Amino acid sequence: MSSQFYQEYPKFHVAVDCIIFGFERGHLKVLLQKRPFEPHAGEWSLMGGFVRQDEDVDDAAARVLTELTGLKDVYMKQVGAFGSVHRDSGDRVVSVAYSALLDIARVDKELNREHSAYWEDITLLPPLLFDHTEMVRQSLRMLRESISKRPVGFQLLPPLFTLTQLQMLYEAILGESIDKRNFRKRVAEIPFIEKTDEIDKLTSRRGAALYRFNNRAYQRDKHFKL
Amino acid sequence: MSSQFYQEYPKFHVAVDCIIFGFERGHLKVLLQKRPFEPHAGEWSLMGGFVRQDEDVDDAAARVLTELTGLKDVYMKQVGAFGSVHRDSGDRVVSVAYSALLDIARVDKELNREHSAYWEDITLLPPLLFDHTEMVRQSLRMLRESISKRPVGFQLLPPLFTLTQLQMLYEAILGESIDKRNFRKRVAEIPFIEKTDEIDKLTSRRGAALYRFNNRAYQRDKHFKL
DNA sequence: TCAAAAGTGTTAAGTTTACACCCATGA
DNA sequence: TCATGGGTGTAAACTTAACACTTTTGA
Repeated sequence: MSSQFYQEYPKFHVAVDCIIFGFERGHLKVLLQKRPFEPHAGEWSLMGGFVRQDEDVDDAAARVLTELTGLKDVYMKQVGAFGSVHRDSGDRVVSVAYSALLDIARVDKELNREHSAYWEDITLLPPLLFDHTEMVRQSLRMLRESISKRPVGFQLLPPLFTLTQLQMLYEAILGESIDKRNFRKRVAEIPFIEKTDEIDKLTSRRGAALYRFNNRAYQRDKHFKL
Repeated sequence: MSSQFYQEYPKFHVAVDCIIFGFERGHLKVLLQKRPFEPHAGEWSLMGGFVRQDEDVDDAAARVLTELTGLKDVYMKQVGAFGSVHRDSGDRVVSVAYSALLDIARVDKELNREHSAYWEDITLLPPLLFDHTEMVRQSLRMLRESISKRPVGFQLLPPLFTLTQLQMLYEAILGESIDKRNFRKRVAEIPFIEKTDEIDKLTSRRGAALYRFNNRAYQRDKHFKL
């Protein structure tokens, strides 16, 4: 099995943990799980899993995400490796954290229930298992940095969205309020945020124009600043 | 030995690889090694090593750095985990990359020689082993992002430096030239970059004022933009 | 008819960029 | 005395921030 090289060196369990972000009614949320196995069964934790023998670490993260949400091809980004000796009280485990951004409406609620997973507001997180709080903290920091520089926010919205939704998303992620007119002025200058002729009538009597993120147009010209 | 939990899951070699940056005569450089063991002995690679049984992954990176340079307490930052199944042809290895910034004058040249390590200009890198080129690429991207937002550049300079040296450092990292007057105007507004009354007479006839990064002052007010 | 969310421009303040010459010194 | 790198200020262009009222419509 194992190659002739490196035999003298120790081996470790390698796990992945997913920080899964969603956005609902103006709030940024994270999908948390009541841990389904020992040790520490029943505590709040991120959804994780062990990397398999012939599986890329990135693929393991995607697999775990799919197990919990039913979704494939979700936007994921590595947050980093967590490798303190005693970070997991079950055994030595090196874990690689990944953050995922998805449209909360698309997740399979049945699968969530089967895994005892619940959406929690990012501002109201309970204490989490091991170093999972630090993982969330770090991925939120990364999300805040990327949101204004790259058009990742759209991953958290449905395909059609109103400008108010988009603004609330930015406010929830950045944790500060934004001037409506300045925000809309900036959006108007971004060629790949396109106004459609659909109208959303659910959130206001008057109705709000629905917009779309055009990825083709973005690929042509990636210039972006919001 | 191994705990009762997680026994059924596979284990992997875990390694660290160091992207060690230095700055010399206007050039940003990386410390590369002729790989001293099989497989692929003699190829250009980053300095790396396997994580030990009772060692934090972060500590393993610091140890490897110390082995190669003789330096402790060097600025290091995790770049990320690299976990493709076949990334290392010797065996399955998950590697965590770390970048280090240090004052090239302080490294132990004898240790470098013992490890067949050489400083290479970042713009003139040879092809590297496995995914090491990607590791360098990624850490350079991170360095470019952080250099203008946080005062990390000083880690690459001696304790006293001239403004021309500082500017050349920024130019080497960002890969673009900067207007001298605008650069100095900005530096002048940063309270923790302090002019000393020392003069450097080595690089010019006239002599240039030497400056110092005051970490105390930085801790008091971390506001920074260069 | 009124409550609730959508939509819309202008001005002042601040930031960034472009640009060229004199200074001090050692060889 | 001259070649070399050190040091200095201003004005125009651009970007950001602050700010309040009108529109539409369903209940």
